[in-house]
Amino acid sequence: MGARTRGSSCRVCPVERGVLPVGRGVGIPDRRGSGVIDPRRLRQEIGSIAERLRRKGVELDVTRFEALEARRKRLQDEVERLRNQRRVASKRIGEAKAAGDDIAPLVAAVGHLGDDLGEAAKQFEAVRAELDEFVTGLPNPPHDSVPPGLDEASNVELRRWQEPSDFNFEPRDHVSLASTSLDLEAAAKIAGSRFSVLRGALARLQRGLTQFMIDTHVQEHGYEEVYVPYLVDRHTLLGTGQLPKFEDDLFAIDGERDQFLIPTAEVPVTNLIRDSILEYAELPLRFVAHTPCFRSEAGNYGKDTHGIFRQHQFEKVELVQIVHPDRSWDALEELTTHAETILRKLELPYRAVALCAGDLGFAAAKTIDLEVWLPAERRYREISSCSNFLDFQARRMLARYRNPETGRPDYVHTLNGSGLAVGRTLIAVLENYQDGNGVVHVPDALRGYLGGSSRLDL
RNA sequence: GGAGGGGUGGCUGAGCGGACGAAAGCACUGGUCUUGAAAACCAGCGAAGGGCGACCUUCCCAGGGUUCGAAUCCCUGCCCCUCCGCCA
Repeated sequence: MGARTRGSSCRVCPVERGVLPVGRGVGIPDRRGSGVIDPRRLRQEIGSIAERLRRKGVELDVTRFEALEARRKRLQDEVERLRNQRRVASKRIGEAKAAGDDIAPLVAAVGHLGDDLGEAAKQFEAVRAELDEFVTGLPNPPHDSVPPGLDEASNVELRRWQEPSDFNFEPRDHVSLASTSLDLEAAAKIAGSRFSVLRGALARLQRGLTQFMIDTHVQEHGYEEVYVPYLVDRHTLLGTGQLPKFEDDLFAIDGERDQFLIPTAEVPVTNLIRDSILEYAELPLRFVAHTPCFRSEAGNYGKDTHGIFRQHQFEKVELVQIVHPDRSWDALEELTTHAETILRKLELPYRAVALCAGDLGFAAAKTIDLEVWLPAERRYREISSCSNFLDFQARRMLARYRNPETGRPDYVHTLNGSGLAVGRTLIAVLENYQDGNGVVHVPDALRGYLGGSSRLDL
């Protein structure tokens, strides 16, 4: 069994099968509900949705959509009419048979219906598949509060906590500080570039950081710790939005199994509620999970090649919330605060940034990044990304709760955020806690996790 | 890996070619009764899509087939359970 990046050839699979590989109980449960954006709203407010998607740098082909919709409507009407005819006719045959009458003429009269229906149904399926592909490929439009702009230069700083470390010496970077505890040559030998081997105190620091984060979120923020699979199937990735568009960013399992290494715990954890109707009283659900994350980083060759900032495999503690739709904006603030708490306890200078529309991920309606100060780079770098997806993922996953007012199921809202990216926190601790003599001290909050020691023996 | 048994509505679970979107129970909602609650009794109560609507269509794991007609019969796949084997 090996992992490889799967090429674009696999993208045709859904098309070859005629429809996306979905069905009730597996992934996107029903093709007609597989939208991203509420299909009814898409039809009625196509203009304003196109406008909002344009802020994300995406051009919605309104003409094509409307043409497809018109065909869909006509064919669906046709198919349903024929089916109804068949149902009525078949029922009559049954009654005649029960009454002991001759059914032969009735059966003969219905003969052509099957062919007509088959042909119409085939055309309808084709249009529906095309519409489905069109719609699942559309990203979530940005929320009105998202700043305009097409790239990270337009992101807006919301707040800073503590001023950047003011060293009276030339700060060293994490690779230099880690010394022989970080063995990139060994990693390259056994796995290739963009992997790392941590030894001794450094490995323990990473483990300590992880435990510290999970404990804080469980004990102080009320999250439930969960352990989840690191391999997931295609439906799961469709649910959170990594597929069908971003297959190249994932590591796929080579062989008979159609599985992928998770790019983030968001994927398996959010999908825990796929295909379910939660009770109102169960909300909100708050999960924290620590997993390794695997990213092929296609398209990022040559970026951040020094050290362990950008790796094919890294550790992350992830926060996921499933909330009532009225609560998701408050929840985004809370979740972001939960992630910030880790940085504050570790006394790492950081800032919070609202991503502009063009910098948002595919599924996010709004994202707040936390960026930690890295002294050697003399700049803030992303260490957490907290997003509200509204009902975008919930629609794909068919994740609902029972609305007590109407008694009917409504979509939940989903959110997630890193709390935090452990590998990058490791870098931040090394660089911010160096003392000029090449010694790295241990943040107070972490000492209990490192046998009480006050400095790292790197 | 071998041998069996299964996948039906929020849950448990019957049905096994036509009158079945599907019995029954639980849960839930409304009502009667009660000072109140419980119990009892009566009634309601799956989901998705389409239509301005009356209403129509689809869904009994998934995909394909047989049939005028499939939850029900046949094929394939996936998943679950039990026993045996192996194993951290």
